[in-house]
Amino acid sequence: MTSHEQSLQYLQSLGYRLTPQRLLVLEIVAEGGSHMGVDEVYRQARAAYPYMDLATVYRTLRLFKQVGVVTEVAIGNRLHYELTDPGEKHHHMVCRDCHRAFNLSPHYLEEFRDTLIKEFGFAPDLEHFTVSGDCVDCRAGAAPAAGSTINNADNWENAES
Amino acid sequence: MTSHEQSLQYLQSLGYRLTPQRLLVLEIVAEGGSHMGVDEVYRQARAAYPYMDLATVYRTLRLFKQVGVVTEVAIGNRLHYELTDPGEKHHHMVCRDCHRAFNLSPHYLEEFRDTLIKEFGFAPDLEHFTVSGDCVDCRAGAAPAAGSTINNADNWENAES
DNA sequence: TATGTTATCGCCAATGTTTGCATTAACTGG
DNA sequence: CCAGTTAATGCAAACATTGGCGATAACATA
Ligand SMILES: [Mn+2]
Ligand SMILES: [Mn+2]
Ligand SMILES: [Zn+2]
Ligand SMILES: [Zn+2]
Repeated sequence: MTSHEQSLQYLQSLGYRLTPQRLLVLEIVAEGGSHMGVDEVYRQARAAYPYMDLATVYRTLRLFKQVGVVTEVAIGNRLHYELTDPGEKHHHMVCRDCHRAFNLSPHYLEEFRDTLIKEFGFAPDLEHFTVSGDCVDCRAGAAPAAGSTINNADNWENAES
Repeated sequence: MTSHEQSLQYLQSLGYRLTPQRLLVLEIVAEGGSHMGVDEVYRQARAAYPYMDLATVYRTLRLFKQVGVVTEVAIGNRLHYELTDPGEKHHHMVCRDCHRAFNLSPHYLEEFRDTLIKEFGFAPDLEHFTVSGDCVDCRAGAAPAAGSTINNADNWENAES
């Protein structure tokens, strides 16, 4: 059973209906690589199914996020989505200057989560966790070229074409 | 010299002009208690100065945030602002269920910041840091009454009316 | 105080996202 | 299969936030 089919079965098990629109959006996000913008998903969806509505894309992505099938990343002030890979979960660091998104291993947040629960009873939603800040390149003052290779470590990743 | 005057002088020292609109917004946010919604600021501002425009409120608050005079907190999917008290800086935990915001001492984030800088050269913007999650009350299943007293510790605080 | 420069304002339109509502179609049980 | 129930869709309008632009007013300078 593929990862798609698993997700779809999971949705169904929660009582959600399996519509062609949901099928389509899931497929697009899965194939689309990392951090797909909403409009990108919308365009591709409408290409395959011309009646697709933008509101449906938003609602579908929100649902997928809610149940954990996709991960939402706010880049700049736009929403982006990627498939939640259960094996390779990660959080995000978004540069407020160049607006690229980098992946962050969950490891770096474990103690933080434990502390919040122990001290305050507050269970942080780290599935949807994003820190903003300034990336190495932008801190160095050099505006990084659009297609620059910046992977210093294996949990760094380019976003936004 | 009051805290206002200090902030205003600081703005001026950065080359920004001291307009009555900025005066007004600063005053409103300062008096308004914690986590003021944009529309709330707008209404009060327009009451005092009928020509006040919503765009000006947004621009002013954005500027104030940029220079550190106010702190932005995203609650639900709306922006809220509070005065940045240099003595009592804090971050925020927002409950995704009851949508209340709680304060979090910077102490709990120090190691996290250090790690990100050391490991990735990524300087997180923790001035504007907010974690979402589920608060004690909502986790207990009990929908907390609107005016309930929930301060278990001295860095917990009610938000939103 | 008078004058020039230019940041900021008010107004309006655009954008990104959410919501209400009537219609459609996915599921359920027979 | 068939019909009934109700969640999900498409469409349109609302909402929250941002941006362009010409007019105004804050500040510097004399
Ligand atoms: Mn990612
Ligand atoms: Mn606060
Ligand atoms: Zn950057
Ligand atoms: Zn709560």
